[in-house]
Amino acid sequence: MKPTNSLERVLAVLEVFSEERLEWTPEDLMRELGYSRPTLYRYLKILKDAGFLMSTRYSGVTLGPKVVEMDYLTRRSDPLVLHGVPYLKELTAAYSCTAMVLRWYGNKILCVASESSTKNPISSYPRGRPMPLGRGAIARSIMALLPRPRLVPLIERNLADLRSVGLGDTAADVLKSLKKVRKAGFAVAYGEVTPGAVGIAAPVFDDRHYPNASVCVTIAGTLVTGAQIDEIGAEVRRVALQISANQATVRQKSDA
Amino acid sequence: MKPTNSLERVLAVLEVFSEERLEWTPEDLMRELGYSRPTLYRYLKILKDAGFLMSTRYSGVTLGPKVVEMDYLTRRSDPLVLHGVPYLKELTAAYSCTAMVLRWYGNKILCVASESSTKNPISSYPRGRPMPLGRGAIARSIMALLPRPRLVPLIERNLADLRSVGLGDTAADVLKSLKKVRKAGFAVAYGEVTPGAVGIAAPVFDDRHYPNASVCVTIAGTLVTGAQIDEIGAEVRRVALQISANQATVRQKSDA
DNA sequence: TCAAAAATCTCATAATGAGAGATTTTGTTG
DNA sequence: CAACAAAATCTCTCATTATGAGATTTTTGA
Repeated sequence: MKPTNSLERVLAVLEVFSEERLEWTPEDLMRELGYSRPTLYRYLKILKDAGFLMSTRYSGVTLGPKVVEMDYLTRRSDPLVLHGVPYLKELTAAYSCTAMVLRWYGNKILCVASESSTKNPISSYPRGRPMPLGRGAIARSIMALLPRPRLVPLIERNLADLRSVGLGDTAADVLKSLKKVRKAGFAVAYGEVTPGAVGIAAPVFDDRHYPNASVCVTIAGTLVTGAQIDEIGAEVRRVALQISANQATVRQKSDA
Repeated sequence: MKPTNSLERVLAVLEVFSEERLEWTPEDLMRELGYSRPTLYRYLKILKDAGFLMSTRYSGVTLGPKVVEMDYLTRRSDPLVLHGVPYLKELTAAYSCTAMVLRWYGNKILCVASESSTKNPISSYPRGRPMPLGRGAIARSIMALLPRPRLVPLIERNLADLRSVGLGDTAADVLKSLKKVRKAGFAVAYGEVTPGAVGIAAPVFDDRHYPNASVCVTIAGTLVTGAQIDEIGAEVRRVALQISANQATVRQKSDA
C-alpha cells in the first residue's frame, strides 16, 4: 500500500484528502507524507498545473477543478450510470422512494447515481460519499455474493457492526445470514443507516458474475408493509439483473 | 505544455479523456501519448490501483471511481460551492430561473454549482462541463475584468464567435464592448448559448481582485422585460460581490 | 483444446528525481 | 513604507530508478 516509486508518491498526495481533512498546508503535507520540502513543492506544482489541486490564500491546498471536470466525464461514461438511471426512474415512478446505484470498489461502496420521488429525500450518502460496510442492505446485498476468501476477512473487520444489526454473533453466524440473503436475491434493512428508513438492495454483476454494484431503494418505514417490501425486493432484483445484463453487453465502439 | 518528466507523463494519461473520447484502448493510448508498451501498462496499473482509471472488458479504459469520490470532496471544500449555494437559492426563490456559479480556470469556464426553480431547467452545462468562451454572458462577465495582456490573445482566439454575437468586428471593438460591460457590472446575453434564454452574469473576485468565477442567472426570454433584466442584473451583481467578500474572508482552520 | 491477443517480466543503461541548503519571493508587522 | 518573517523556488551533485527492446507469461476467444 505504501508508495514505492515517484509516480505513486505524486498520487499519494491526492489520497490524503478526505472528508475529515479537506484542506492541507504544505507543512502538514510534508509531515504526513514524509517528503522533503523541494519534493513536495515539485509535486504540488505538477498537480496544480494539471488542475487536480488548487491553493487558496487562506485555506492551503484543496482538490481542484480538474476533478470536477473528470467527474462530469465519468457521469457520461460510467456504464452503471448510463444503464442505471432509466431503471432508477422506473423505480421512483412506481414508489415514493429514493433509488440508487452504488459501485463496489476497493472495499468501499460508492453511490454513483440516485433518483428520488419523495419531497425531502433522506440521502446522507449522495454521489461520491463512501458508505459504511457493516450496516445497511446495500453492503449486505453485495457481501452475500462475494467469494468466501474475500468475504471472511471483511466480516471479521466489521463484526461489531454486523453483530449490532443482528446478523449473528460469530463470523460463522453472519455467513449463515448472508447465505439467506443470497437465496432471497435481495437484502432488507430496517433503519440501519437512516432511522425510520427501510433499505432494499440487490446486487449487480459484471460479466464474470462477480458483484460490482448494488441497486437500492430506500423508503419510509411507515409507508410499507412486509408484503410490499417483498414486492419491491423483487422489483429491485429485476432491475439489478437488467443492469447486469446491459453491462455485459458488447457496446458500439465510439467512431474510430 | 508537453510533459517533461515522468510525473507529468502519468497525469497526461488522464488528460486524454474528453467528452469526445471517453474510452481508450491501451493500443490507442500508446499511439496518442507515444509511450512504449511496458511504460504505458505501468502507468495504467498505477492509475487503476489508485482508482483514477478502471477497465471494463468491452470498453477499454475509462475514468474510475476515485474521481467520483474526489468530486464529492470538492463539493464539500470548494469555497465557491459552500458560499455560493445559499445565494443561488435566494436567486431562484426570487425569480423563476436557473442560477449558477461558474469557475474560471485555465481558459475554461466550469459550472460548479447550480440551482433551479423552473420546471424543466434548460441546463446543457451541468457541473463539470466546460462552457464555450466566445458566447454567453458568463464568459463576457469575466473577460470584461481580465487584465489586457491576458485578454487580448483570448479575444483573438475567439473573434469569430465574439463577432457573431455582435460584440464588434475587430479586437479593438470587442475591447470597447467589454469596457461597457465592466462599467455596468454585469453582462447580458440574449439566446447566445441556449435559444430563447437570457443570461445575466456578474464576476466574482478573489482576494487579489482578479476574477475567478461568475454568477449567472438564466431565465426564459418571454418572462422578462428590459427593466426587469436590469433589476436582476443588479441582484446578480450583489450576489457576486457577496461571494467575493466571503471568499476573501479568513476562515477557521479545521481543528488542529 | 489451442492459437492469437493482451499484459507482464527481465535487465542493462541512461536518464532524472531527490534533497541539503542557499536564495528569492511574498505577505505581514510595526 | 520599510524591515522582518514565512513561504516558495532554485542550484547542483549523486544515486536512485524509470525506461524500453524483446522475451515470456497470462488471458481471451474460437
